[in-house]
Amino acid sequence: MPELPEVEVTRRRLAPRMVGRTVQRVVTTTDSYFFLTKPAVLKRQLPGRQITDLFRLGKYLLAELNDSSRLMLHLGMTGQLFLAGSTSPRLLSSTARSSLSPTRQLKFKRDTHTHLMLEFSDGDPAIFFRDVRKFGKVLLLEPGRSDRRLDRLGVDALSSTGDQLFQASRKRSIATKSLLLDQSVLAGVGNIYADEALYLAGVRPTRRAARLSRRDCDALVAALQRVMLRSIETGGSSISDYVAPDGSDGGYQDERWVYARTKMPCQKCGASIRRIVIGQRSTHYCPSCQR
DNA sequence: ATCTGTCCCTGGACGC
DNA sequence: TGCGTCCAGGGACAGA
Repeated sequence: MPELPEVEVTRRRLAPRMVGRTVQRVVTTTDSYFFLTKPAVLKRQLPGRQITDLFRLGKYLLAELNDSSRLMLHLGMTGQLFLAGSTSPRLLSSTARSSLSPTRQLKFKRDTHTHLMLEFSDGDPAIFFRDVRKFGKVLLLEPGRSDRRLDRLGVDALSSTGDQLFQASRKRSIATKSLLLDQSVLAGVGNIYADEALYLAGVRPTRRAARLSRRDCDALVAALQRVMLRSIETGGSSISDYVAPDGSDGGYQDERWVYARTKMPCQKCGASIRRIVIGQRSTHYCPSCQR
């Protein structure tokens, strides 16, 4: 699922294809939970505006426009942002996939899950936003307007410090795993990298946050940054739906230590990786390396 | 203020 | 083969 590294890879690869372009036409599906700004408003308001920057806040992508409005995009669980012309089996429904001969890769064609398409005036490849489960979000922020989702974000996980995590953990009775997933504490951390960081820091995900030492917090933040930077380097994690903007898979899923490795041996000690549920989220850890 | 549980959505896995 | 059931999970929200 798209977390900070996947969103950052998307941003880096999309920016050169978006910044400086002027939106010409907007195509959407019908109004739904996905559209925080109604499709009709996007279609009316966006054409003619030029994208001047593409930046990231936590897991949110923000396209800055030349009238100081901003288009906020969130990939949710299954969101995919990619360029016209991309090919990937992950971009196709299972029926479309099975009708393909193995040697043939069809270029992506807009389907019922493709909720937003931006076309540009200079004929450059259009941008597609596809999201099967519709947990993603699109919101147009007019100049000077903000949104609670953004206002609530804590410090970006890549620039956070152990001391910030330590301060935020005081008097908190929740599990450390839940604290790491709290976007108002560290923005950008999701289920995969929380589990990976807890493993590398040797911290049991169930440990009450208030029982973390300053040293634990330093180790957790260092581990988070290590796995996230490495994931960005390898193009993110393609475990279920994530693809980069050109349709290519990431590589970090092949390097992960514990996430979705239930019952497989720990790569450090050989113990069997355990899966439990914390706050309705599946959580993976090594019972022997993490205390 | 903090915490927990519920809900949104759809496709894939699994059992019969 | 085909159907029903369960599960995945980011984040907003309600209620304790």
